[in-house]
Amino acid sequence: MKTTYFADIILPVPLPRLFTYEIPEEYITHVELGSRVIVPFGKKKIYSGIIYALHDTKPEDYETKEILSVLDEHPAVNEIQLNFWHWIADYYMCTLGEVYKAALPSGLKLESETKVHYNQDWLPDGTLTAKENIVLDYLAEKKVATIQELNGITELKNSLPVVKSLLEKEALFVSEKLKEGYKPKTKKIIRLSEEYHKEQKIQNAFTDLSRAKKQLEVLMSFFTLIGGAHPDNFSKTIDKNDLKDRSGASSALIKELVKKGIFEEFDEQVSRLSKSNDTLLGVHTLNQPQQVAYDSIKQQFEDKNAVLLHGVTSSGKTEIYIHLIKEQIELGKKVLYLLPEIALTTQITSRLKRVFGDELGIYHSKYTDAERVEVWDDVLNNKNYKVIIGVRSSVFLPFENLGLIIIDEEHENTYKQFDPAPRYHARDAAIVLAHMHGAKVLLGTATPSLETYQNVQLKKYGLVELFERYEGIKMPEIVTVNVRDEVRKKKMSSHFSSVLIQQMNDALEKGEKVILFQNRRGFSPYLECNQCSWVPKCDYCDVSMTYHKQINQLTCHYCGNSYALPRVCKACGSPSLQTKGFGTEKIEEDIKIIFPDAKVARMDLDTARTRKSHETLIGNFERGEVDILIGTQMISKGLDFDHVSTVGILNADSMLNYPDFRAFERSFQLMAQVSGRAGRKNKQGKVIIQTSNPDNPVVVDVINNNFLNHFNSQMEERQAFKYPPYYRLIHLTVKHRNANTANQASDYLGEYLRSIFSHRVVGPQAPTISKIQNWHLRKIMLKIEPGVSLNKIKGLLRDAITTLVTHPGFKATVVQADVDPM
DNA sequence: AGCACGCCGACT
DNA sequence: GTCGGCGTGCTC
Repeated sequence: MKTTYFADIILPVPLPRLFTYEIPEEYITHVELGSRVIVPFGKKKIYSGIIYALHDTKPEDYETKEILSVLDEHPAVNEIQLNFWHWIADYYMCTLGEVYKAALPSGLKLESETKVHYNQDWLPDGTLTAKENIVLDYLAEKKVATIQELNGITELKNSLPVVKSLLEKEALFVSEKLKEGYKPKTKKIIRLSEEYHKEQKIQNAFTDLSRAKKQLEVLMSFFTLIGGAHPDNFSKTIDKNDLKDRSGASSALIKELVKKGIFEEFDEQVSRLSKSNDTLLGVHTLNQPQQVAYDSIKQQFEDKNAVLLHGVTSSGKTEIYIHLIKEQIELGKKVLYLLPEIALTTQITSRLKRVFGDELGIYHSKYTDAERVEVWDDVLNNKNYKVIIGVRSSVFLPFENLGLIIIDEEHENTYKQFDPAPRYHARDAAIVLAHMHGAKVLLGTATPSLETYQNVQLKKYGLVELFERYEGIKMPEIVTVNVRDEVRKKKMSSHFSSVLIQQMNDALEKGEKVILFQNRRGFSPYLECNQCSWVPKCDYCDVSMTYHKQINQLTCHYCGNSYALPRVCKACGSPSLQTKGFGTEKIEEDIKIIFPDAKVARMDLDTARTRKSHETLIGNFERGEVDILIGTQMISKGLDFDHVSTVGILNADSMLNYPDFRAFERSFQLMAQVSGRAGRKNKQGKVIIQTSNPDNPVVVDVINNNFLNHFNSQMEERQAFKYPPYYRLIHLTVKHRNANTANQASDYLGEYLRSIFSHRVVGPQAPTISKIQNWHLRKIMLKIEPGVSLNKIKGLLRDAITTLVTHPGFKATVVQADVDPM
C-alpha cells in the first residue's frame, strides 16, 4: 500500500490550530516547509496558507480535503521564520494564523471572493420581487459583480438572500475566484525584429518608408538610441517611452512600425523600487570617542549577544552603525536596521543610501504593498539588499544569514504593536530573532528603557556610553518656567510664558530656529458648555472629541470619526460652547499672532500623514525655510536640524500627570529627546520647560541630564508597586457590544482567574476609555512576579479564556490578551 | 474571522 | 404570513 502524505497548514484565520490537508500525488515531490499552497476552507472560501509540517499520519476524526495547488517552487518562508512565528504566537498569546497575516505583505496572501454572474440564457418569468429586479438589472448590465458591490446598490443592505433566491431560479450563477495578488510592474520595450537584423533589410525599410516621413523619423531615432545602425546593436532593446520622447512619436505611430514587422513590442518586468543614482560616498572616519565606542562594541560582542549603545543626541551613533554594517556586509552577512517609525527614516535613510546605495532596502508601512512584495522577494532570493532599514514589521522578512540587528531608538513604544494581534514588541522579538540567526544585537538610544537598562545592570547586555556630542556641540541649557507663578503675575500671553517669548524673540532676531513641543494635536482637546458643563463625546467611543479648527470639525482620535461642530449645547441648548485646553493647531494660530513675521510650520499626524507631506515638512525645515516648528512627539524622533537654538516644551504637566505607570519614564524620554534638538555647532542651545511643578524629580533629572538618577528612582517605584521590569504584566481586555454583559463576563473571568492566580489579578476595571467603536471594554491585569513560569501561566490563561467564551450567555464576548503591554 | 443555519419580532 | 435581526456552531 502506498503512503498518503499530509501537510499541516497555517491559514490566515484566528483559530489556535493548524489544518491538515492531503497532498495530491503530483505535488508530493515539490512541497516543502514554508511553501505557499492554495486550499479550500469551509463551505466556499479558498485561501493561501503556509506549510508548517509534513507527515503521513492520517487524521482520525475528520475527513481531510486536498491541497488545490502549490504556489511556490521554493518556499516563500524559511524555517527560521517558522520557528520565529511559533515563538511570537506562543509568547504573545496569539495564533499562528495571526502571525502569518502580520508577517506577509498582502500581495503574497491570496483569498477567494465570490463573484455573481448573470445568466444570459435565463428567460424572465415575471415572478421576481422588486429587490430581485434591482439585482438582476444591475447584473444584466455589468455581467459580473461581487457581493460587496451588490450590497452597495441603494436600498439593499444585505444582498445575500436575494442572490440566493435568484440562484435557485437560475437567473444567475456564482463562482469563487482568487483575488489578484501581487502583479509585477512592466514597461513596454521595443526592439528590431529578427527579420530586420540585416543591413540590406534596413536599407529596404528606409526606402519603403520614404513616403511615411514620421515613421522614418521614428526609425532613425531608434537607431540613434541603440547607438547606430550597426549589427552589434541590432538586438538591443529600448524603452518605448524613451523612443516616444526622443522622436516625439505617438503610440499609434510606433504601432504602425510594429504592424509592418520592423519593430517588436513586448513587456519587460521592472522594479517599483527606486534605484539610487547618487554616487556613493565612502564611510566617514570615526572621531576619537566614536572609535572608542566602536572598538568597545566589537569587544563586548565577543561574549555578549546584545550591547546597548547609550549615546546622547547628536553623538554620531549613526556613523558607528554604518561602520558595523559595512563590516557585516564584508563578512557576507545581512543586517537589519530597525527604526520606530517613518518619521525617522527620511534623514537616516538618505545617509545610509549615500553609503550603501542599492544594497540598502527600505521596508515600511507607507510603501505600497507591491513595493513590499518586491523587498520580500529580494531578501528571499538574496538579490541586491545587504542591509534592510525598516519599521517593526521588517522583523518578519525572510532573512537567511543575519549577522547583526540594530535597534535604533530602542526605548520607543511604537515598537510595540497594539492592534491587531500579534501584539508583539519588535525590539524583544528582534532579540529572539537574532538569537535564532546567531546574530548580534545593538540597541541604540539616548534614553534607554528601564527594561533594557536593567538587562545591562544584570550583565545580560553589554554597555557602551557615548556622552560627547559630535563636533564639540554642547549639551543645551535647560530651564524651567513655573507656569503657576507666571499666571499669577499675569505674565502669560496665551500659552506662552514671558521667558519663552523673550527667548524666542532673541533667537528669531539672530536668524536662529525655534521648536515648540506640544504633545497634543488638534485645536483643543474638548469643547465644554459654559452653562451646564456638557462635553461633546463620540457616538461610538467613550471619549471627548478634539476640535480641529482647520476643518472646523470635531474628531474622535480613537475611531477617527468626524462630526460637524454643534452650534448649541445638546444638553441645555445654550449657544455658549467653549474650546478647552490646547493642541498644536491652537499653538500655531496663537504663535502667528504673536510673531506675525515668522514663518511657522506645524508637524503632527494631521499635517504629516503621508510619507510625502512628512518629507516636505522636514525638507522645508532643513533648508531653513521655517522659523518656528510646532509639533507633537513626531518632532522628538531622531531628527537632526541645524540652527535650532531654542526648544520650548509648552506643557510638561500633561505628560507627567498621565495616569499610567510609565508616565514618568515616558516624560523623561520625551523631554530629553526634544531637548536634544537644541544646540548646534558653536552654540549652546536653550530649552525652556513650562510646568507648574518645577520640582518634579523627572523635570530635575532632565535638567541635569541625569539618566542614572532617573533610572534608579523609577526602578525603586516599579519594585515597590510591582511593575515591570521587576514584574511581568499581561493585560486581558474583555469586549462586548453590551455594557452589562461586558461587566458580567469580566466579573466572571476576574473571579475565575483570582481562584487560580489569587492576588496576582487586578480588576476587572473599566479603562479610562471604556468604550471604543461601540465595544464596551473591561480590563483585567495580571502582575507576575519574577521566577514564575510564564508558559504555565499563559496555558492557564488560555484555558480560562476558552471557558469564558464558551460559557452560555458570554459567547459573543471577545477577550484579547496583551503580553508586556505598553 | 467568515459563513451558514436557525429561531423570534415588525412589516407587507 | 415573510423579511431580516443576530445568537450559535463550524471550519482540516
